[in-house]
Amino acid sequence: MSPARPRIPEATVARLAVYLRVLAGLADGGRRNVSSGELASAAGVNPAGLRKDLSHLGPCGVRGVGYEVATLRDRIAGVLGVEQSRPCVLVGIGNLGTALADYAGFGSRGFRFVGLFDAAPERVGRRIGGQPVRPVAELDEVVAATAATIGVIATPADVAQSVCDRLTAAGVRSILNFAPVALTAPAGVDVRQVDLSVELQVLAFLGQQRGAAATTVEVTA
Amino acid sequence: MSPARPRIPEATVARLAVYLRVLAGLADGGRRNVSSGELASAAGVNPAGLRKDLSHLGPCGVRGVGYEVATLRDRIAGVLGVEQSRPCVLVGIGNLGTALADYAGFGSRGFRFVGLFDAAPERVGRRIGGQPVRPVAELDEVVAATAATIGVIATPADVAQSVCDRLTAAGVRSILNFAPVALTAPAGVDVRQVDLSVELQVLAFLGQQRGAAATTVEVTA
DNA sequence: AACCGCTTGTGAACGCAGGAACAAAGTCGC
DNA sequence: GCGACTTTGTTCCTGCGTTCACAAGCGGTT
Repeated sequence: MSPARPRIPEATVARLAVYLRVLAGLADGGRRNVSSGELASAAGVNPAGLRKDLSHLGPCGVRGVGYEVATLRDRIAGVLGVEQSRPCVLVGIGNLGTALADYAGFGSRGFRFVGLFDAAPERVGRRIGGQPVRPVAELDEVVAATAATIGVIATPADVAQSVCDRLTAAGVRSILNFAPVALTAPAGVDVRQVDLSVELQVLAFLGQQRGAAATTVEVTA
Repeated sequence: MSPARPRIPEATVARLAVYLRVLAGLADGGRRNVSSGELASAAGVNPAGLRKDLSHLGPCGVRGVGYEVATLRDRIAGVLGVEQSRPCVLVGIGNLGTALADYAGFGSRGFRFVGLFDAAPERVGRRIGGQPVRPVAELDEVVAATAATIGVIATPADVAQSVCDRLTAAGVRSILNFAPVALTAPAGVDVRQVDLSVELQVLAFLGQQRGAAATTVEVTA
């Protein structure tokens, strides 16, 4: 059977997605091959780390030359499963939800929104990126009809858990949550949390620490 | 001077922000004290890890009882610097930028947008959350006048680097970047990258891996 | 006043990610 | 054809984060 199942670490998968985007840009620019150093610089990572990440895919470069852009791009795309189109549903069509629905980058990465849902009647019926906004009552029906396995939650925090429950009940197995609450989901369902304000908070703390350190130096000097 | 500078790890800081949000919710609900187990469950982390995170703040709980909600909340808020108002500027008022400018959660966390900027003339002049959208030409002026040290980039990828350059030149020291490009900034400037499509890609990969594993079991059985 | 149960805080071990250094391999020049 | 240079792929190592497990401490009870 499959002789080796390497089990690529999650951190590497995240970086592979970044490499893929950089490689796509290089390929569009007509570039034919690239070295690990240059690719690492464009992706903002260490060259050695990049080579280690790529080693999980097996040998895919030529020593003394570098990597062939198109080949490497296709190899990563294959591992990440970009070639297959993944049906996704998106719940909560506020500003953030609209931004996600409109984002062109998803389409080229294998994601296809097959349903946009919102609870507010005034939003239902609007069209965003060619898709109509539907009432949440149709959620189960659409998930069943389209076999969507990925759900994105961009609702206010207070309804996120109930939306999560409905998504998992309808058969969604992977959930990306932008609402600032920790969701509980049944086993076998992956939940990833993205908290925009936490990112800002960490950034502010680092800046504050840096400022405090500078003050300390000044005082101790 | 300061006898101990504990140097809180970055991963802990991110979780502290989550605890702070949970504690604020509990306090609003009239809750007076809470145990590490319950708080960890609400935050979606391990209880032992939570206690270790909190240990960086010094002892702040009572053994046998738990943590006093209001006290712990204020302690964390003090460490994260939430009490002080931090002026921020936001560049790129598309759907994502509008969502960020509108998000009420930032204000209660010590962040205050003092400038919204966009290059598109049709967006300039609109008011979002009480702030007018200004042309990017005024960026340096506003940063100087408000002493903003945090900049948020929500522009398309192709202009993100030039916006970053202008922000750093104007004196911004911390940058949160939502554009899907790796930014290069001078030393002393912190850049944090949030890539929405990468999160979705990782989620899809994990789901694909899980599906493949199930198939393998089936085949080998 | 002493005991018991509960919860915090900390110490140690484990596993993982990141970085540097080195060997293998292929190409270009002579 | 051979040598030197370049770049990959791998190995080792260091440090960090996470988890488990236990000792310390406080409140309630008898």
